[in-house]
Amino acid sequence: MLRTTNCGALRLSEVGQKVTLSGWVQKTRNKGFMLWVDLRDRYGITQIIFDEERSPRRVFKEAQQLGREYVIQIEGEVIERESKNPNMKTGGIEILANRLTLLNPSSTPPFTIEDDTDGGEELRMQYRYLDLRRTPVQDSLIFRHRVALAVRNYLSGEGFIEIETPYLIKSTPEGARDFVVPSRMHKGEFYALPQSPQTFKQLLMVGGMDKYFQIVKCFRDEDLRSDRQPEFTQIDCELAFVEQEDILNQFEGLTQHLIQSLLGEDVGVFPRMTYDEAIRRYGNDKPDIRFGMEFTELNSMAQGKGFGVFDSQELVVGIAVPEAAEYTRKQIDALIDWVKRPQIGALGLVWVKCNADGSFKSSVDKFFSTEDLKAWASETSAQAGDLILVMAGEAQSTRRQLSALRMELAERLGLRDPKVFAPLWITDFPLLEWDEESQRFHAMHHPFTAPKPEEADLLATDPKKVKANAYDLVLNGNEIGGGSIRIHNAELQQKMFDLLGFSPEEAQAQFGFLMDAFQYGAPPHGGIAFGLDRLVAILAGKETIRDYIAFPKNNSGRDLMIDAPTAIDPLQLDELGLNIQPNSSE
RNA sequence: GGUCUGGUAGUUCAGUUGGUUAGAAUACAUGCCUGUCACGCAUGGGGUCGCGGGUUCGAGUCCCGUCCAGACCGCCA
Repeated sequence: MLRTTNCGALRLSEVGQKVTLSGWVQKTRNKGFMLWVDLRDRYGITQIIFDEERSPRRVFKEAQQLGREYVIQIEGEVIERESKNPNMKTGGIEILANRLTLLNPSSTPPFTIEDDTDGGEELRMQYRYLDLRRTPVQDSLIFRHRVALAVRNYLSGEGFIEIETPYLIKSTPEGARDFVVPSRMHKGEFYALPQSPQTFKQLLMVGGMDKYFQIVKCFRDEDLRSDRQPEFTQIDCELAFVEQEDILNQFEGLTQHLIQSLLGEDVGVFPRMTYDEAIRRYGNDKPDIRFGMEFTELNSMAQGKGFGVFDSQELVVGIAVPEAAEYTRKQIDALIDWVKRPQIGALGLVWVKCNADGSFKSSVDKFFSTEDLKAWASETSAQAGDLILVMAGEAQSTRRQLSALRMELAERLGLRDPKVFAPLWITDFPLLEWDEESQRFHAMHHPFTAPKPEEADLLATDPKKVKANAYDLVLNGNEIGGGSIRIHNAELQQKMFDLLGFSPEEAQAQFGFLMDAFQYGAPPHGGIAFGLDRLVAILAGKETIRDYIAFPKNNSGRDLMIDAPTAIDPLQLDELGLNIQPNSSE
């Protein structure tokens, strides 16, 4: 045994015990006559003391040679500290060492391995195995483990069975781009890694498994963000013989349980909002409802007053920013510049200060009377001291722009409190969305989503209007889960593929297995999938998922530690029947 | 595919209007230090200023290109 206890366990009650500890040297403090070592493992830090008088001469000498991150084993006695450190759990004691074994020396690490490291992001990713030694990173991964465990326990308790589905499957053109895997045995043919186990979990329902879940890796070859990785983990779930209501209730229960058991918070019953309402009130299908600043449409009161910028526009919409009437001209100009940045792309921003004394001052005083502005204030529920911001333009992009501004302002005003949890169901998503570029319909969720039964007739006449039995779970402005009731009828599924522009042959070639399965008594079914990485990050109060993944990829999909992806050997290519064109970009 | 920001010591950063030998903190090394815990003190080593080109008497600083990193837009059924 290399240790009898760990570096976080010992307290004053253990004084007098002989112990053996192993761990990493976090830091040494050499005072000449005595030398302290902070010895670290996953459980904590324990101070080791080497003393001119009390330690064996050779041990004391060897201890002088210890450097950061050396792996050592020490034997010694737990003693009470002469000067205690109340900031450490083990701060009352130290180990007087009488044996020191160097298990492995270490080069000087490229950054300090402490809670507050001096290392930058890139360096920490390149040496992720060193970064992982840091307490905050370990705590993040431990928290992830606890979330995953709570999910498994809860779902298992509810009668769900975890079943693995294959990673080597078939590429389909719908949706995200696939990661593709060449096959040596079938030259010129490719597997694809799953973007999600969607069709398999539906086939599990056809197979009578009734309640399925899986904590599973999914893969999408799309550009990354701070909350998006090319490989990520889903809590993937599917149930047979359910309606939308059953699924919302079941997974509201799961989410409440997670927040309750992990954070001790009772978030109560989740509010629900239709997609249309969310777009109208927040300009966004994943609104953060921890704060107000709801959208108010001002067309009727702001148009026809001679202000040309508003008059011809499809939408005039504003928000009341709480207690922002005292913004200086400079601050407001900065906001206007912010919305004009190409990422937002707004043409401008109209502002109205609702001053504390009841007067109004606006950027459009020339066009609107105080009475007009007063009406805007009343419509937007702006109080004295608030600042009304108004945008106008084509409805969809104006909502997107104002929504971005709303989130930015909330961030600046400190309204996005990571300790507050505001879950929200968004329901009644449109089934289809028209894509201008390819001039055809796309499934908003995916092609297996069922239309609302009462609207199924519209599919033939006005497909744009059809709503789906699809829903998202939004937490603090982040989509953490989404799902739908599925189509379980072969004819309806065929009709969906028609609408999406698949020929019957294409549909058969790509999804024939599913439609065949539907011929043999497929039960009504539906499900949901949660992004585990994102869920864990948000529960921990963060929005960057990288910290909750042991070995994440960087902004451009690279693993800086192992340096992947890389070119492969020509022999390997040959064996796979592949031929890489040098510089093949046209 | 696009926009923005950044790249200077092992690390995190400063570097003015283009002007002498490119600095600080930290880390590292050596020595000192009778209770440290962000220990302290002294001394020392450490630089392809991302890379390539240009302007200039002179470039870390200005211009062009390029690579890398981060954030965002497009994309993510």
